[in-house]
Amino acid sequence: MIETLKNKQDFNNVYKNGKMFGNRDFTLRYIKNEKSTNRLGVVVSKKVSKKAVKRNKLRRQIKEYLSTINVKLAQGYDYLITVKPNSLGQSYQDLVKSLDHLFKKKGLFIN
RNA sequence: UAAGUAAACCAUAUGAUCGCGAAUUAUUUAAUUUGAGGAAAGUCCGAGCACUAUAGAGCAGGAUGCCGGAUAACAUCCGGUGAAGGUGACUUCAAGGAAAGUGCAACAGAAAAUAAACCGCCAUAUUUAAUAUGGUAAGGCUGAAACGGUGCGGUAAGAGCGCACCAGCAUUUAGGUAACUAAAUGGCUUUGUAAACCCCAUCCAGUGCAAGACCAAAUACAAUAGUAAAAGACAGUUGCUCGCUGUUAUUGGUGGUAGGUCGCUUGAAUUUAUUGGUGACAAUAAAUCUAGACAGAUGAUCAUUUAAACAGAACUCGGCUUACAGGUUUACUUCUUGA
RNA sequence: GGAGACGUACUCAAGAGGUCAUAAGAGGUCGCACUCGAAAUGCGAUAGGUCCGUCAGGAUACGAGAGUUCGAAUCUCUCCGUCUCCG
Repeated sequence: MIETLKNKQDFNNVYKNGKMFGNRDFTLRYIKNEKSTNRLGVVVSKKVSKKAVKRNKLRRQIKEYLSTINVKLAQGYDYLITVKPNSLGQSYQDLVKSLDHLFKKKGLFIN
């Protein structure tokens, strides 16, 4: 069960004050919150694709990934993942690799 | 067999493991059930539903447009009529009015809508190859379009001037609910454009669930009642005019933003059968409940020979339009090709 | 989800049925002057998309495709794209 970002204020908070890091496929923003658990958000803009089906599929795949990985992540953060057009048409395995790369690079996994 | 025409339908399957939305049950994390489309899309029409003082008067404005029917309604559908296309099955059509009026018709051409007369043709006169006057519109280039067409008669030359056939117009009769069709008679002929203004007939208040209703702390805000001030400027109300309403200060109580609940899915519903109708569709009976989120649920992995098109609900229906891999069924046509 | 607006040279744009848009105009581009050099400024000039070509010209082009009309950038319809507003 993932807790998601709900309000416009939460999103704006991450956008303005959060740390930002990206690769070719995604941009990751994150910031500490006052809670013990993580909150997650996914943004897929219309610039990625005009088709709602394709955007929905990307969002679902990322959510699937996050729900499996959430246990290993450092707790007490708001995460926001923005999708870039490059990630369109890639397989699920490629997306997983790319996302793993992001989180590893910033040392957000608990060892 | 081949080529084609029309109509209807299916269209990300099945199983296993993990995960998500909703409902129900037990009860606080378990079980069971259920969970995107034919276009959910575009938002192009028509409605339901909700709110707004749709008060009212006038002028604008918009939509539809052969006829009859269906429907809650429609720019939709069905059956006819007419025109165009195709050998044919069949397909396509914003298809009222141009003798109510106005506008426009570039260039070319003698002339572009009141008809007119450049080159011609003919007659007469003067005088020797031209001019003047009159008649005429058969022939001529142009153009998208030239004031009926073809033939014969006729004539100085010609002309619906006369006749025959054809086209168009009007009237009458017959058939049809009607659009219209057929026949007869008549005078002798009226260009095109209304997806130009317009005329005629019928219809139309606006805003869209981010509508709106209820609960409700603080601050902001709104509007209401009383009191005081102000009297012609501003704002609102339907695009405009008239008309109508409000404005500033202070006091009282009220509403109300963030948030929550509802609106939200039982409906012009779906399926089956019967009856009526050429048909769209209607009536009757029985059975069924079939997504309801709010940063917004359908995904991942493996197997099945391969898993693939266009594409994802957000108040709900009826249509239209556009996108679409592959496949199934039914009815029908044939100039031509082969058997 | 709902409501609108706009698509014309490289850019911003006029044109709103009629002699191919000589594609009006402006920016831009090029040259000269000024300057140590540049910018700004002043003066002057060119070409205007794509394809074919016998180098005379022809065809096609106003987001795309149909229709009305003798004739559409302009009128009508259907798509495509871009932008704005509504909590």
